[in-house]
Amino acid sequence: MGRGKIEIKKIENATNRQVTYSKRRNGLFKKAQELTVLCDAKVSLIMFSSTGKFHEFLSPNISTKGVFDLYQKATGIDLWNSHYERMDENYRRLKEINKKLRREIRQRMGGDLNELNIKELQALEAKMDSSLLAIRERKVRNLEERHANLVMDLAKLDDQDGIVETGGYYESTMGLLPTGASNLYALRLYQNQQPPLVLHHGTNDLRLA
Amino acid sequence: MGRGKIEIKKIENATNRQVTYSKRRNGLFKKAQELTVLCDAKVSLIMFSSTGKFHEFLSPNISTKGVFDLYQKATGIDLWNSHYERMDENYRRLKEINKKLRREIRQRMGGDLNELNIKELQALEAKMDSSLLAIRERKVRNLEERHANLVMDLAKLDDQDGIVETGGYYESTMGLLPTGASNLYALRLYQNQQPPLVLHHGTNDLRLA
DNA sequence: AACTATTTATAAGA
DNA sequence: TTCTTATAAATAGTT
Repeated sequence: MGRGKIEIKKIENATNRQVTYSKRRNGLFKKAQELTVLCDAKVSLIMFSSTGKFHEFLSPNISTKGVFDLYQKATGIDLWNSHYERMDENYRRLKEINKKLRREIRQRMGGDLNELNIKELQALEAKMDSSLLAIRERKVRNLEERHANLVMDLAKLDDQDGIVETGGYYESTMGLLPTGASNLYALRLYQNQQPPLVLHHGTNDLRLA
Repeated sequence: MGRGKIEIKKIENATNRQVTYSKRRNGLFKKAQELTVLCDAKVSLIMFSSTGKFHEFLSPNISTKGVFDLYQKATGIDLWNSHYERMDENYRRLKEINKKLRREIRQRMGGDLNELNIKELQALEAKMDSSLLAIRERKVRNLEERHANLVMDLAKLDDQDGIVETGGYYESTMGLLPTGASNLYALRLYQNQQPPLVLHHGTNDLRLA
């Protein structure tokens, strides 16, 4: 329909292509509009030119979201669900893991023990024992390090000017160790696999032993 | 373009409307197809007749999902993201909680202790102590119940026929308690807030005390 | 962006 | 539905 018949294949001349796109796009929109009115149809027409320009026609009796709801209902193909459901499944899986983690913690806190049989109880107890041991060891090592640093700092101060202002420093450091002594005492009771740890204090009495 | 000119308004005769819909729909599809080829454009054409019948044309160089991604980019209108992002946020939050739970368990197992300062270490130790206590109590209560049941069952058998076949039953029950004695011994050492638990055995020696 | 010769789409009828 | 065909509408090439 024009001065000459054309072959339906890509128009190589970019300018011609652009012109034709513009003309035919309008034609298509007009046809879509007429169809909407004449036949009371719902039409969604979305186009992108080769240069990426966007145009759309949408029947006035529907929304784009509505078209998609209908589309999904009609095709059974769900554009989003695959992604969506994968996400949802991950979510559920994560929730399940979460639940188990919480349960484990509760049990490690001494709750929910009704769910365990005697064997599991014993296994849990053993785990707790060794864990507690590790924590106590770690705490003592921490104390030792703090103490060693303190002694070193004091020695440095001593060397520097012969005047030692240990009061505030000492108190503030020890403030972090309110129950140091009782913990060390407890250590002796529980420690059964390793030689007892002993704090070496040098000449400074830090009241830990 | 036909035997006579028509006015663009809804065709009231349902049959005519249906026929026109069919003809013009094909025309539209053909035009869309030609535009796609001639101008290298991306076209999505989705239609629903007044009776709800669905038809679509889609350029071969794109998917419906692809059209919508472009659509959303072009319009800025986002059809699903609010729902989507809410889900994603929940997901991230759950993951974060999960991470913290794992960390707590690791610490309760004696790992990752470098992350804790001395105060936190002490708090953890205290928690572990009381938890372990609860677990041990629970285990003992479990043992007691099993024992009580056993005694009751034996007594019943005794009453019934005067013949007691304790051998296999006893062994199989005790098979679940391989370290019962040592656990009770351990209990005595740790138990410091509650009166010691004592097993009452009646007349049957089960070698637990 | 207009023009217009020509092709194409389609309304009405079968 | 599909085919036919007279006629309306779209548009290719030109200005």
